[in-house]
Amino acid sequence: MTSFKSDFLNVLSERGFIHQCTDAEALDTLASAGPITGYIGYDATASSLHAGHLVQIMLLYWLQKTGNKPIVLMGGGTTKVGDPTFKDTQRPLLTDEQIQSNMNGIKSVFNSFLTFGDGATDALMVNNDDWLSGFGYIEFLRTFGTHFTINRMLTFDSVKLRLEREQPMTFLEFNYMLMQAVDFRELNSTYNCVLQMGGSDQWGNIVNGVELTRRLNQKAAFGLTTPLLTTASGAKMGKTVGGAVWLNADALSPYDYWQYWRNTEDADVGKFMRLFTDLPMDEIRRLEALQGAEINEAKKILADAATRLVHGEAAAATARDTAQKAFEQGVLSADLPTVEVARAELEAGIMLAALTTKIGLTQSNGEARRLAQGGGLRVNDTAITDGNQAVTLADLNADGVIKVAQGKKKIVLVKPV
RNA sequence: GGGGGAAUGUCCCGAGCGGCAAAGGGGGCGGACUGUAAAUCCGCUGCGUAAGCUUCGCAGGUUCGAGUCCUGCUUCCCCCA
Repeated sequence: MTSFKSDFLNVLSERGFIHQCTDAEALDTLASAGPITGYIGYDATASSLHAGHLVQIMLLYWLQKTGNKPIVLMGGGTTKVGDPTFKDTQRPLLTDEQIQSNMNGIKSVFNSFLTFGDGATDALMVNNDDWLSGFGYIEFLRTFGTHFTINRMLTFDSVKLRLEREQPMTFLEFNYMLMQAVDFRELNSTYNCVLQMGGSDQWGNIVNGVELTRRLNQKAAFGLTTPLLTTASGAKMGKTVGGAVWLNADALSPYDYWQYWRNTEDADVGKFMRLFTDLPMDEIRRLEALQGAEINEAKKILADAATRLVHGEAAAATARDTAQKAFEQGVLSADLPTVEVARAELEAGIMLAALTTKIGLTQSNGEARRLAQGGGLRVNDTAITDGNQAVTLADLNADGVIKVAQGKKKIVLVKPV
């Protein structure tokens, strides 16, 4: 495993980050000789990144940890076009305002992982809109278009699959590849950036960038991708009850984030600890070897470590404590998600189904009733099978709240105000 | 420009004689079993307390009645030019 000379590639390799690399040996030599600069691009398609982006963020994290300079490329320009890679249909185009606001939401996450600044290995954040939007059409075509052949572009899986499935690909989307390649070349010229990383689906796009950079700048350039991540049972990573596992606290609370990792399948514990935490390898090897129920301890440590990286030490501790009280001691913690409901409404008595819908546990009264019928709704730990039953102030417990649970893991405290 | 085909349950795939709230999957959620795991088994998966209401690309029409037939439109695919 430890066949590399550079710390950077050794860490990536033993932790399982490497799927493909354009020239691992040469990159290794370069990285062992001194700090290198690498980047990853993020398009602003949502207001927060999610767990699916985490592997790539960790890549930047380790790049910096091992003494190199990471660049976070915000895709302000490329988002205007939309990445067609491995998508069946074109995404709706976002307005400039949406893109800007999404970028603002995304930026903050990186502060938890990287140290930004002007030093040699300090992280940098740039926006490709700064150079991409400035090009004139003909200028762009003459400068870069001449280096790409349609023949070649059509052979990339990302494009080929779309065509094979007889789905349309617009000329706009077709150009995404070029823009991403231009990014790499631009960063190489400006910051001497020699490495682009990304998920395995980005391989084609990355290779284009590597080639364009070599050709136009006559400099070494490398690409490296991470494996496509699925859970041991084959599900795609990053989905949970409420939707995606967002990294921003306002999109998904640290408690829910902690829970996501706590619920990891046994078979994934080791893999996830390698990829999503900075726990030392010795520790990981010890933890993943735990058998049976003991592996739950490992899952807690995984959840702690993963949450700490994103939300900080304090939030991780609180989440852990809250979960421990709720699941292991059966005690309520005031830190559980709490929703305030007008006291008058409870005084009058509110239908359980209406209540769960109001506090966001269910989407409609009908859904709530069906859930209740199946035994999936609990008020103060008692299953209520009739969704029409009224919830009133009489249901307040000693702490002055009503504990409403959907299933075993989604718990909300209702507080009268 | 000509010809042929496609669009189905606000997650996806996908059946659908003129009587359909619409087969079957997948996914998701809930229950049982467990260890807040996996596997397995069971249930639910348009809205409404209900009467009922609203769904099959869009707009009209035929019919007691249309996802299903007719007309126009939109979008997409394929073939010919």
